[in-house]
Amino acid sequence: MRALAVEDDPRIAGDLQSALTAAGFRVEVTGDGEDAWFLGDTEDYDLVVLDLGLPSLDGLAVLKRWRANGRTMPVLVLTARGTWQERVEGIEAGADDYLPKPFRMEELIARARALVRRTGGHAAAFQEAGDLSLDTNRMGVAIRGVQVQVTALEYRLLAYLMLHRDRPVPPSELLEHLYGDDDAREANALEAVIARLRRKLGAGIIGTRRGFGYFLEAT
Amino acid sequence: MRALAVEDDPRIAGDLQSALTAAGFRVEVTGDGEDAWFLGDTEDYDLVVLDLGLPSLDGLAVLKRWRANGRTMPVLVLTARGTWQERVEGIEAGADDYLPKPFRMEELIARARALVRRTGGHAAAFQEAGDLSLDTNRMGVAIRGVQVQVTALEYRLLAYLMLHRDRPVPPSELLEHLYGDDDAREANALEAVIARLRRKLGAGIIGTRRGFGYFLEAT
DNA sequence: GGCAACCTGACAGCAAGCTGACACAGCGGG
DNA sequence: CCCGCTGTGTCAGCTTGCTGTCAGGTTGCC
Repeated sequence: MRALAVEDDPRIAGDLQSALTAAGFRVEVTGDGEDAWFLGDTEDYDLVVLDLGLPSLDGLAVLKRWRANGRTMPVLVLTARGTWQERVEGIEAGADDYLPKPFRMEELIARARALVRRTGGHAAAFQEAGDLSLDTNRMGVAIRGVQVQVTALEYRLLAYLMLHRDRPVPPSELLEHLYGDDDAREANALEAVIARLRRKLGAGIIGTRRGFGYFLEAT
Repeated sequence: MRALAVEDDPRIAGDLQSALTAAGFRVEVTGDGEDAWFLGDTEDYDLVVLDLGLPSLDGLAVLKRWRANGRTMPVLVLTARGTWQERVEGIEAGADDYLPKPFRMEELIARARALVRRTGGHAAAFQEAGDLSLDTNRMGVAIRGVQVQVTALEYRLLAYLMLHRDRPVPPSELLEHLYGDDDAREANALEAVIARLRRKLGAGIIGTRRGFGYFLEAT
């Protein structure tokens, strides 16, 4: 049973190593994001414990790159950033479980065991819908193969629609995802973003179902 | 996609029901431990949301009895008792995920989805009654497989009738569900919606039991 | 027959959504 | 510092189509 622990704080990393070892894992530890990405991409682990607050490359980005490459090992995410949006974000990036810091080592082990007990996998999100394609690594957008320049906000909106392309996404949910509900925006802000995107992407990409929400037009 | 929500606080239970329904689950709710144990033991659910603080029979005991009987459905545990020992206890009793109260409904849904995805329950969230089928994920409606375009209000009405398809639903209840009781509508508003729906769906879908209410015609 | 529950077509009001213009903040360069 | 540039939120006015109301009809029940 191999486990990879990605954690830059050496004290916590040490604790992780001993606790996981005691729980019967063969543990490797790294504190560097790039390094973690490479290991997770090339080696086979039964479990990854991933801290989100990393230098050099963000944990969430590492996770997304793994999933984009079709890596399906169970990932338990650790983070100090405890707001609920970030938890949801983490889960949507492909995390299988989530543990806010500070945590008890006993709880982590219990969760790790539960995670390994279920041998489920995640399919990488293939980022294509109709004429639109998203490149999650480069944050690039293309229509029928032609690159289109979009802003960060626009990209996040597209990525969210892509992730939920099987259903219409209500404006309230999009607002919450893009801004978080504490800092409120006029509902119109979203409509403005949609309008700008439609102008860039052309018609027939983003559809509206009045009363339900927005969606990516399928083929 | 069937879900069982075990929660004794009626307000939270109501929130759970609507959130899970909106997320595409067919939801049953109970507030009693014995009842929950019986349902979980005899019915097949794709997801159970279990509150630990129950009267009559403790949630943890319910969970243990399910697992002892070989029931393997994914269980998401809710609890106000947030100490880490209890979390560990819950996970070791066989919970698949854990959410401390108070929580965000959005987070619960995200976790529930992740849980179901993980356990391989990829079946579409379809509900059928006679010739009518609802796709609760896409918010789509079809008659004998043919897609029909309905508005948000019409869809909510259909979904509610579907949820309670075992009985006629009185107009007063429908009015309350669709509009809330604070902002009152003429009773006729409901009749108008029903009429429009019948025109779209054709005859033999929505029935009337004079004096009792509306219902979906079974096969 | 008479009453109440329920149905339905027409229509106007209204809210959801669209769009172009503008303001403003942040940022980098001269 | 100033200037221009870019990204984004706000505003106002517009379009669209949903939906509540009304008026009159139909059905079922006593």
